[in-house]
Formats: sequence, structure tokens, C-alpha cells
Amino acid sequence: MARKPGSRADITRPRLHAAALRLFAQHGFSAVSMRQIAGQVGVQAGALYQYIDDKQGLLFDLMRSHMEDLLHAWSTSRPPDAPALARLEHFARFHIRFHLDRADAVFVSYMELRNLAPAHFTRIEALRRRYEDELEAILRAGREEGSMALPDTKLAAMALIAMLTGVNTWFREGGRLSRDRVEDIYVDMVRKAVGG
Amino acid sequence: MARKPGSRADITRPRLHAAALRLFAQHGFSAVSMRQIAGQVGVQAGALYQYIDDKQGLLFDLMRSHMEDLLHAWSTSRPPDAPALARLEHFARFHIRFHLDRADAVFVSYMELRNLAPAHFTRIEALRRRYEDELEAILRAGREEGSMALPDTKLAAMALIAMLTGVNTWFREGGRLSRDRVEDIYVDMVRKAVGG
DNA sequence: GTCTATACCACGATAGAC
DNA sequence: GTCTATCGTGGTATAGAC
Repeated sequence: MARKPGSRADITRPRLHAAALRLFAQHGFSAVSMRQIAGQVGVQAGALYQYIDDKQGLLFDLMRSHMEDLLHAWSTSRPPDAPALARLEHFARFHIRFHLDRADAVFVSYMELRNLAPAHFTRIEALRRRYEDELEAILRAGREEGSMALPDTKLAAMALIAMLTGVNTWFREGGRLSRDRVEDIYVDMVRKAVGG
Repeated sequence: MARKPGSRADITRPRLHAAALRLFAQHGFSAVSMRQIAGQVGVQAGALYQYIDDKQGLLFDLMRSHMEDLLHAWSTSRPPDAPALARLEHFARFHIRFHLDRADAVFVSYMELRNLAPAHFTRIEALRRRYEDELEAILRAGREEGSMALPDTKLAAMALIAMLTGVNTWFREGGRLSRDRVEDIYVDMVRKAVGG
């Protein structure tokens, strides 16, 4: 599609998404005004409606992008064939890294679900469920192999994801522990937690 | 203090707290208006200012009550002297039960920290830290006893709390698993995760 | 202690000029 | 594609009657 003279959509759209994500993460969806977002982008509030249907649709776009990025990144990172414990370790390291790299998107995607319209909520939940299923498949494989002792793989998947995502709540770059060290310690706990 | 004729403060105050907690949990602090809260309480919005300084102070009161309830409940539930692994199991069961019983307060206290004034934030964080320290003390004892293998007790405490609190995000009463069964499965994972 | 009434301000979203 | 201007609504908080 030819770019019209004077068109700046390819600059403004990413700026809009970046500003909205940062502000929603910092103050919460309802606490942020379209005028605030527009101020960060460098346009007037009315101009934003070239890119969104309404404020709530903007939130949905941000969450969908995040979940699709997550699923895509995992699908290209996932190791093809390996023992389940190795795949579990790979998942844990992938999860921690991906989530630490996108703290704002993670925060918004977990905290603002209640501000989605029901139809949008359903679609985001389906994407999240697909990701949880990826972990659960590894745990089921481990149980079948006999390398993991798990009374309930669904519940274990939820427990492990909560634990791993929790890194985001306290980790600060430049703190007492490096990312790699944190990863190592979590991997150790994860492997032991599922062990037979 | 003598109760004036027509005074209904002892009815209205708890209703205010209950309504605010439920609405904040459901829609988010910023998305809820004083008029909405007043409607649930059965008074006009202006009347609420007999009980609060402002909306933000109401949020702080709710969070402080929750954290003080938590610390008090733990201090009366905590077993005096026992092996660290037994104390850890007791903590895990206490944590899951207490948090499932107060889903709204837990949700608000974790999600709305960003809406506290800095001075209030500091006080809530101090209370939360005291609770985390209770778990960390158990983990340190376990390491000294030799019953737990933990490279970093602070990090392990954060990981376990995130995992246990995560039950709130998916557990539904009357679902596939009973509370007791969920507790058992989590306790099993927690014990294994810290194991030597 | 609660009411009605209201001051004052900001919100999301749209219209029409450029 | 962005601007200015604005519509209609609803926000927090307060004042003063009862």
C-alpha cells in the first residue's frame, strides 16, 4: 500500500501502543485518559481515533499482541524432541526471560482482564489457555516417561506458571542477583517440584 | 462513646468497607465511583466522607486491614516448635486457606498498590515484608537443620508465595478438586521444591 | 448521620476545518 | 493525519439543611 504524502501512521501507531502500554501498566487502565496517552504520543486526543475503535479496543489490541507474541516466540523456541525434564527446563528459562523482557505487557495482560468486553475476554483467555497447554503437554509427557511424579498435571502447570511469572514482581535489573542466576535457582526448584 | 439517636455508624462503616472491597476487586479502584459504593451501602455519596478522608485513604484502610488480619491470623496459627518441614507445610496450608477465604481483599491488595500514595505504599509494603519474613525464617531454619537445600532463602520465599497465592487465580468452589485436595497437591510440590 | 444540591473539573468520543 | 472545538456525561468532594 502506497504511503500518502504526510502520512505518519507508521510512526504514530507504534508510539500509541508503546505509550498506552507503559501508562496502563503504571497507573491502570481506568486511571489513564486518552489525553494522557495523546500527550505522550505527541498528538491531540482526537487523532488517536484514527487507530482505535475506542479505549477498550485499544486495551484488547495490546493484550492480543502480547499473547500472540508469546505463543509465536515459544513456537520458534521450543525444542523438537528431548526428554521431558529438559523440555521443562527450556520452558522455565524461556518463560522467565520472555516475561522479564516485557514487564509492562505482562502486568497489563494479567491485571486488566476485568476491563475487557466479554467477547474480547474470551479471546484473550483462549490464547492464554493455549500457552498453559504447552506446559501441561510437557508435564504429561514427563509423567508418561516416569521422570515426573504429578498427581494433577493441569494444577501443576498453573502452580509452575504462577511461580515463574512471580519473578516479575520482585526482580530488578542490577540487583543482588543476575538474571542468569535467578533462572538457575528457579530451574532447580521447578525440576525438584515435579520430581519423582 | 455514647451512640446518638439515629446513629448508624456501626452499621454503615462495615457496609462501606465490604462494598468498596467487592467493587474494587471486580472493576478496579479507578473504575469505581464513590456514587457506586454509596449505592451499594444504601446512602448518598456525600455521607461516606464521614468515614473516610478521601477515596485513596479508603483503599489504604482496606489494604491495611487485610495485611493486619493476615499477620494476626498467622501469629495465632503458627506452631511453636516443630521441624522446619512441618512448619513449612503448616504455612502452605494456612496461606492457601486464608487467601482463598479473602479473594477480594487479596486481589485488591496485590493489584492496587500503584494507586496508593507513596507514604501509604511504604506502610503496606512493610507489612507485606513482615509476612514474607515469616516464611523466610522457616526456610532458613530448614537449611540450618539440613532438611532443605536452598541456594537463596529470600528468593525461595518469593517463589513459594507466588505459587501458593496463584491458587486464587484459578480455584473455583465446587470445581473438579476440593480445597483439601488442592492443599495436599500444593503441599507436596512445596515440600519437594525445597527438598535436599 | 444522612440528606440534597452543587462547585468544579475531567472524561471519552465526535464534527468539521485544514 | 492531525487539528481545534465541543457535546454530553460523570467524576470527587464540600456546604448547609434537617
